[in-house]
Amino acid sequence: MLAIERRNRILEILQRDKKVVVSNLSAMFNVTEETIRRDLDKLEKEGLAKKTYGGAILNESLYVDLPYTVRKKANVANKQYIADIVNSLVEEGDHIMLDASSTAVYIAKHLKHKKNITVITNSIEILLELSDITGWKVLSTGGTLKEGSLALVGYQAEKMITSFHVDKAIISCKGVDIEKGITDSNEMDAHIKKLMLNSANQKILAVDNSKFNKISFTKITDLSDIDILVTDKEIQEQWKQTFQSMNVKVYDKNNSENK
Amino acid sequence: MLAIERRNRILEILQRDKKVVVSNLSAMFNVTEETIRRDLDKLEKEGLAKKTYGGAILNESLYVDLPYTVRKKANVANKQYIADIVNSLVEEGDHIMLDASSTAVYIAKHLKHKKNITVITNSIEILLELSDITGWKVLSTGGTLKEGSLALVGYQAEKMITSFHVDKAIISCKGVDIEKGITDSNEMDAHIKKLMLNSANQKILAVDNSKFNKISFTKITDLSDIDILVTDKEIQEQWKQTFQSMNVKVYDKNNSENK
DNA sequence: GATTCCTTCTTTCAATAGCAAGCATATATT
DNA sequence: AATATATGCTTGCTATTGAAAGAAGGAATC
Repeated sequence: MLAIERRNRILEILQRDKKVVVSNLSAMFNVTEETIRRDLDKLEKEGLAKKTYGGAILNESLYVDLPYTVRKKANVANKQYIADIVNSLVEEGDHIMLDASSTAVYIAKHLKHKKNITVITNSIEILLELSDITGWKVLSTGGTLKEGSLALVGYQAEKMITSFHVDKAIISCKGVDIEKGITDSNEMDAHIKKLMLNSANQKILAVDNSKFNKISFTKITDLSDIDILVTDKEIQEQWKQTFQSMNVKVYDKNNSENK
Repeated sequence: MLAIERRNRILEILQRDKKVVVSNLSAMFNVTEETIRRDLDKLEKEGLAKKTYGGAILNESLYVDLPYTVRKKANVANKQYIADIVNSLVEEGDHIMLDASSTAVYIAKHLKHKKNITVITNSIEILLELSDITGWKVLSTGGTLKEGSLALVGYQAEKMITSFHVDKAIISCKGVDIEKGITDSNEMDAHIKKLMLNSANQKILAVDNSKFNKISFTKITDLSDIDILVTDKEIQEQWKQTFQSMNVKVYDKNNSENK
């Protein structure tokens, strides 16, 4: 049995019973308790379980209440990978902006063990994720709730973003194209992202590989406008050269110093 | 059974019965009384229980904010009742403000079948609740996420609130007292609520009966400042007269036209 | 209000179970 | 073959529990 399979099975049991016991799982899967504990460590890092003496209980954060469309996640593994790299780029004490993308939610999750971070975001989901943290400063942009989403947009949000300046802005997008640059499906979101980039010293684009060579509806900014690109697979030679010529530092599968 | 499960169960019983007895719990969970006492110690350290000779009582302190998960479960039926009355007071097309209280969450839930409402709130939970609605305008105040809560507070939130004027502000509180007026456990929350009242034509206070004759830490405003009081039980004669003299309209168990 | 008796509480100790970390080995992945 | 990942084992440490003994609280009686 593969490790991943086992962890998935453990998660199923955890969701069914709301708790698991290390000794039981150890007997069930014929592995040592250490292995089980490491599994639970992983589940805890992903925010799904809460370890306790003797086992773990289901972490029913506030996610149970989230609409189905929000809970449904694509490319989780890739986003975790990206989040991990971004995590290594953020330093304790940093002031950062995070957009309302699902990638940014994973980034927020991964950053939680760091101390003393200031976050500005227009994502309700990220606020939720960070609602149990202590010692951080978490700011919401405010604004209008975009229908069918958990993103805040509009005048109030824009005003708030432009009135701050941070170390790093970390955003995601729908499409990355050499000619058309960085694009998104929605004008309001795109505008917010553009303003976040403008308000940061370091502009970080975090996108999974599926977004390359795609063009979406509205332009956020040019490729040359960003400072750092983080992605999950090794990018093609053509892209490497493009980014090099634009002075964009790339962290991809073969070129991320955190592993 | 894991220790944490036992403590969670004890907390649930405590919530339901408002008190627990060491000897009962000891028999119920098949552990020694010492273990139960240690559990109660922990709950007391977390500020959830108050140990007494022979057991413990629920800590419903007016000065401490209970963890969100706990607060959410308290007095649900009463809050539903209140939400239903408030629902009858709000008209389609209204612009309203809702504070970050658990009562307001129920009110938002009940309002959802109405059309064309504009809501301004500093509650993340209400934003979540309203994220799947169409045809409304939902505005977030923005601001700083208050630690351990789902409320936005601070300068940004205050500025946003004062820059709007609405038909109705609907707020809740921790204490209602004839002399000391309307009070809350937290200065930042209280300030937000005060500003919401100032920005509304009609000021509605929605509180369950347990809040009467209680004084909490910091004052929101005077009783005479509100226009409408909504509660779940019939209020005492003394209170009736008080409100009448202050020109506050009361909707309580016997005097709510929606039933 | 003091005395007595019984219950409950606190403190301390010991036993057990569980845990983290480091290292060595095995098993995938590339 | 090289590298990364997963697993098991050992060691020393920590959390949880129960038992015991003395302190303190509460109630009944004088």
